[in-house]
Amino acid sequence: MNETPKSFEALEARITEDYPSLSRRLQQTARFLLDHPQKVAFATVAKLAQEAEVTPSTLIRFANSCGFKGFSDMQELFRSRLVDELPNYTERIRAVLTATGEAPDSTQLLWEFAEANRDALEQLPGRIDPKHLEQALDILENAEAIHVLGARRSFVVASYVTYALHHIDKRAFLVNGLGGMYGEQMRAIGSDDALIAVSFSPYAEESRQAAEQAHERGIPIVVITDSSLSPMARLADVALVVHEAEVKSFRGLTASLCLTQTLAIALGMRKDKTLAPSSGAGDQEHA
Amino acid sequence: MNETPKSFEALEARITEDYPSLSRRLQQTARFLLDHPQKVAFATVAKLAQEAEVTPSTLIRFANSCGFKGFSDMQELFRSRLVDELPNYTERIRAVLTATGEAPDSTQLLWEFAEANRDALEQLPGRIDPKHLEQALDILENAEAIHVLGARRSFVVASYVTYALHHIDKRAFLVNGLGGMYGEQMRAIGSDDALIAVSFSPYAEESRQAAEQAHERGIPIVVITDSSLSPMARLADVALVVHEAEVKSFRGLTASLCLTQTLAIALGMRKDKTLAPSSGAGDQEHA
DNA sequence: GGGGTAATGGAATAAAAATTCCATGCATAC
DNA sequence: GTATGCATGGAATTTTTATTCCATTACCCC
Repeated sequence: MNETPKSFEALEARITEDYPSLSRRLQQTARFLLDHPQKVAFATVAKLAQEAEVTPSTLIRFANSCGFKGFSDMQELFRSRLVDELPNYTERIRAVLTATGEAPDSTQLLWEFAEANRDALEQLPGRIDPKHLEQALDILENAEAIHVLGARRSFVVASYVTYALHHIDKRAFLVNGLGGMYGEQMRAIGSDDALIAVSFSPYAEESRQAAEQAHERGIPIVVITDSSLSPMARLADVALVVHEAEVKSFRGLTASLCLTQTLAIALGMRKDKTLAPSSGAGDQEHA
Repeated sequence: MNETPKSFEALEARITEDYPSLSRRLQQTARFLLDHPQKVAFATVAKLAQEAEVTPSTLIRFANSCGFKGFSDMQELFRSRLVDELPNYTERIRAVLTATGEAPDSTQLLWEFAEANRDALEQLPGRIDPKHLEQALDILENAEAIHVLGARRSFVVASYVTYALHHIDKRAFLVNGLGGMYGEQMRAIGSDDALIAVSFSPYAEESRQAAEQAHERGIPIVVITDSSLSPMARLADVALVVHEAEVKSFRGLTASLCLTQTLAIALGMRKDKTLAPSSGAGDQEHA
C-alpha cells in the first residue's frame, strides 16, 4: 500500500490513479467524493453514505484503501481544503485583485467573469415574464419538429438548444448554414414545425433573412435575443430578452444557456405529464 | 430570551449586541468565536474550548445563551456560512416554489436553474488552480494555431472556445467531425499547434480516440472536463476540471463557458501586452 | 466579615458517530 | 455445477463528542 496523501490535491491525484482498479462501489464512492468535496467536509459518514447511495462501511473501506486510518482521517483533508479558501466571495475577489503581482492576471479574470455571470443569472429569472415563457412552451409543444437558428455567437446557444431538445426526445434541427444553405434549410421547415431564432448584437444578417422567410410562411417563431429592439423581435411570436454579463467588452452566454436549458426541461416535463402523469422529467441521463 | 439567529450574520449581530452584558468567560468565548469562525466550523467542542482557553461547558453555555439548543446547533451556522453565502436568493426561490399555482412550473424551474448555475459559478474560481490556468495559457500562447475538440454536449463549449479565440485574433479550428472526418481533421494539426479537448460524462469515444492520436504525436493538450477521473485527463498536459450545476439530472454548461471565456480573454490580454504593453484587452467589440 | 448569587470547571452521563466484524451475495475459475 | 475469493450490506461495538449536573470559587451587597 502506498503512503497516505497529505494534501487534498495529493488525494485527488491518488484517487484518479487508483480509480480504474477499484471495485464498482468504490468507484461510485470516488466519484461522489470528488463531485461533492464540500459536503464531505461537513457531513457525517452516515449522511454521506446515504447521499452517495452506498453503505457507511463502503466509505470507511474507501478511506482505508487510500491509506487512511479511517474515514475521519480522510475527512481532515477535505476540511483543510476549505480552510484555505476565503469565506466571502466579494472579499475574495477583492483580495485577489488587490494582491496584484501575486496572483496571476488570469485568476483575477476568472473571478471577475464568474462574478459577472453570477450577477446576470441572478437577474435573469426576475426579468423573464412567466407568460412569455409559457407561450414559448406552448409553441414548442405543439410543433411537430423544432428548427433552431443562430449564427456566430448565437450559434453556441443554438447548438445547445438543439442538443437539449434531442435529450428530451423532441425532434430538432440545427439550421447551421452549412454549405451556404441557409435558404435551403429554412425551406425544409414543415408547416407544423416551429422555429427558435437566437440572435445577439451585432445581429447577423443571414439570421434575420432566414427568420423573415419563416415569418412570411407563418411558421411560429420564438426569439431569444439581447434586446427588445433587436430586428428579430418584431418577427417573433414570443421574444425572450436576456441580459448577459459583460466583462472587458466581452459578453457572456450563461444567462441564455440557463434560459434555454429551462425551456428544454420544462418542455420535457410537459411531455412526461402528458404521457404518464405520475413520472417526473428526471429520466434523461447525464444530459 | 430573544429568538435564535437564523443566519451567521444574525448571530454576529446578536453577539455584538449582547457582548457588554456577558460575563468574563462568555465575553472571552464571544471574542474567540468571532475571531476564528473558520475553526469553529470544523473543530469539536473540546478542541475549541482548549484553544479559546475556556472549558467545554462554557462553550455550551454560550450557545444556549444565544438561544440555541446546544453547541452543535450554533455550529451549523458557522458551517453553512462556508458553504452557501446567500440566504436571500434561496429564500426567494422558496417563496416562488411555495406559491404554487400562481407561478407556472416553468418559472419555478427557471429560478431553480439560475440558482444552481450560480452555485456552480461561485465554486468555479476557487476550484481552478491558478497554476493550471497559467500553464494552459502558456500552451495556448505558444501554439501556432489552436484546434478545439468536443462532441455532443461538449460541442457547445468547443464551438464557443473557437468563436472566442477568433475574436482575439488567434487562429482556431473547430474539430467538428463533419463528414466523419475526425481522423483527417486531427491529422491536419500542425506540430507547432495545440489542442483544446472538451469532454464531459458520458465521455464520447470519438473524442477520446482523437485526443489519444494527438497525444501520441506529442501535441500539447489542454483538457476541459468534469472530473479528474475523465479518461481524457490522463492524456492532458493540463487538465481543468469544472463542476457543473445539475437540476433534474440535466447538467448545465455555464461554468465551462465561464472558464473558456476567461481563457480566451486572458490569452487576448497576454497578446496585447506583448504587442503594445500600454493597451488593455478591451478592443474587441461585442464579442 | 458573612451570606447570598452568579459564574466556572470538571467529572459523569448521554448521545452520536465511526469503525469493526460477520453473514450473505455475486462472480469467476475449475 | 461447485468451490473459492472478493465485494457488500448491515448490525454490533467501540470510540468520540456533546451535554448535563453538581461542587467549588469568586464576587458583591449587606
